[in-house]
Amino acid sequence: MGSAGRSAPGPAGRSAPGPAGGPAVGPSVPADSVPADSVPADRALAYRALAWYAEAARDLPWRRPDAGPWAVLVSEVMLQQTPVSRVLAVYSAWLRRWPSPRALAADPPGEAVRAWGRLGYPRRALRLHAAAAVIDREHAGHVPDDLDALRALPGVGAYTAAAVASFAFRRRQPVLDTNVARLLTRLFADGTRASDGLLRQTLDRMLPTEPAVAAEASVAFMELGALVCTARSPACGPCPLRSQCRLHSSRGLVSEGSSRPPNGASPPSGQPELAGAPRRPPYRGSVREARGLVLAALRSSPGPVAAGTLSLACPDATRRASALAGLLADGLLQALPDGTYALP
DNA sequence: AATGCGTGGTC
DNA sequence: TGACCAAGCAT
Repeated sequence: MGSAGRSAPGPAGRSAPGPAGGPAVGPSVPADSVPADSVPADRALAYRALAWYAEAARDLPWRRPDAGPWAVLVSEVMLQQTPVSRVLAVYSAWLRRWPSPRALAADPPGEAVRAWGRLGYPRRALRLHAAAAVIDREHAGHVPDDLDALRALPGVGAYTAAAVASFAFRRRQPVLDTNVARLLTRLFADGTRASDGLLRQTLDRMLPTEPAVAAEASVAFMELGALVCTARSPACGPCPLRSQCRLHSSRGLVSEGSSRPPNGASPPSGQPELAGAPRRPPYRGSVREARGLVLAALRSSPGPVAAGTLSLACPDATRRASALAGLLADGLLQALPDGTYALP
């Protein structure tokens, strides 16, 4: 257990976490003096989120009772950096075709890439296939419920492992994704963005004791981040945590709906946020785009495609060559002896 | 630890 | 209209 301050997840050092935070900001207490009787205050936030979730939750297929661990794993991998709206159709078709890890492992990986469609980051399809093979071979076809075993699966990182352990097996696990991180950062806003470790520690204090309830609370936090405490324009009005939210109160009682607290931190000093954010390289005209074009051509063909077909799909020879080399290296593409290309 | 990895929607 | 954003992971 760390002695980390329990108030703001942010490093206790920065931005003078002084008690100045004020009493109205809820679970904010000077570091050090913290003890156990303050824990329920954090848990109260979870119960508020739970109550809100009971009313506002979306009905998503992977949350239904009939969604087993495999379905949950599939959904979590598909949802990595990908909006729910785009995942829905692919998810259904995927599970219909491969209702178990064993079924997927029995097909060639290229079929997974094909079924992945335009979800993006097609390496995820490859890794999900590889994960299915590991599950089949090393876990008797059952998705493991152990955090470390999950973490060891290809394509499964800290978030996905915690999500599967929690949502599929009702284990009491802090589940930290971008939604929850944003939510906590605003909730305890002290001008800094805490480390993931500290955020998870904070979450752990917030989760109810009963594992199944904790699991539900984790989904509730994520849903809150996805629907209410959104990145661009958070709707503080309906937020069940509003009265406990440090950022919201620091904004001075923003009305509702359109209330728009900026992001987590206000630059302490002048810092005109100049050369700060590194600009993302343009997608148009990139090798990245070329990879997509080549893969799309492969997907749309039932069998191998000729080099000439790829030239049509991606006319720029330089980028096409880079894309092919990259896809080959990633195992997303196979070069056949006759000069054609195919999915692996 | 900073990068690279798809794709499409939104304001 | 381009920049940001969407349930991250691997290297």
